[in-house]
Amino acid sequence: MTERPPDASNNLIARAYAGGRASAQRLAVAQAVGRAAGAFTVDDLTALVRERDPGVSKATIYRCVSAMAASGYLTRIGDRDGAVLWVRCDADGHHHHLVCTSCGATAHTACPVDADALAASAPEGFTITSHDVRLYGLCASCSGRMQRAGG
Amino acid sequence: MTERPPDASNNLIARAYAGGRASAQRLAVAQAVGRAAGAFTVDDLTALVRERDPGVSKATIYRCVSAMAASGYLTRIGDRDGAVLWVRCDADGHHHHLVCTSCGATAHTACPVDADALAASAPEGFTITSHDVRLYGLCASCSGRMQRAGG
DNA sequence: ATGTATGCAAACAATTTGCACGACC
DNA sequence: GGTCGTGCAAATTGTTTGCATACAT
Repeated sequence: MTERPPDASNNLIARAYAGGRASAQRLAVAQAVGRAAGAFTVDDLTALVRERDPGVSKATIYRCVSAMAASGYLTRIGDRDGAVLWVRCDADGHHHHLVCTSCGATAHTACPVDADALAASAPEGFTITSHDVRLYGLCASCSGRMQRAGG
Repeated sequence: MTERPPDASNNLIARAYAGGRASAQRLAVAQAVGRAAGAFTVDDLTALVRERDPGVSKATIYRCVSAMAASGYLTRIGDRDGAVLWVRCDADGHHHHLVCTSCGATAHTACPVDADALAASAPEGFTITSHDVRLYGLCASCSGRMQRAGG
């Protein structure tokens, strides 16, 4: 599984940008997303891109992220210090994200919202159309590290 | 020329700013918060303050909001167009907020998160320390208005 | 008297955009 | 060749901050 088909790059771009045009920069950004450990800001992503392609401008990365979000390839899962947090999310269906507050790793969870409880406590007449659940905590490895450190 | 606000005003300031110094501006901002219908941005609040006190600077309003948030008088409940959304929240205990996407009105709900479901679907080893639930929908009056309009 | 709050404007940071140029199809 | 993507820099926007002054205590 280490060998990629010759058109792998084009496939990646097609998936990430929903049929946009292929360019070296778009490929670099899409690959950087693949190398991201979990949630990332545009700044984080810029650093990842420039590890291999130092010439890509930040404006381009912003434009790539917008395109990827529009195509559903990226999902906005929160904020960190005023910057938007993104994550590559290919899971289907309604779910939410866990974010490790220590290392930024992310994971999916099923939606833990109890619809009955929600309906019961919502005020009379209020129609709930959507919800946004963000779960924070420590991933297994950070959790272990904290415990060993005496947290 | 020491003009001292009446006791009710001092009480309001004491509650809102956790013992800070009383000033006309702080009073104006705290009163504007009281007049806010639900969630508001600093811009919204500035408009409310200036309805009655046109001279209050935005920097002061930012500083007042920070102080009120630090004292627990205001709670950050989300964002709107890149600006932070605040709400006056005097409810005790763990709860969440509904926001009407049409008029900005807010309401409390009990926490609808099913802890068992959450524990069951969280990945092995991930320790969830906190969560943030934002509920969006239409309040009773906006809901009625939409229905009447045929939407 | 002393320290705190205010106003102003400049600083800041994240993000967007206008424009000329170059690349992709 | 026409269109779309890119780079650069400037513009936007929400928010913070330095500083001198006014004010509360």
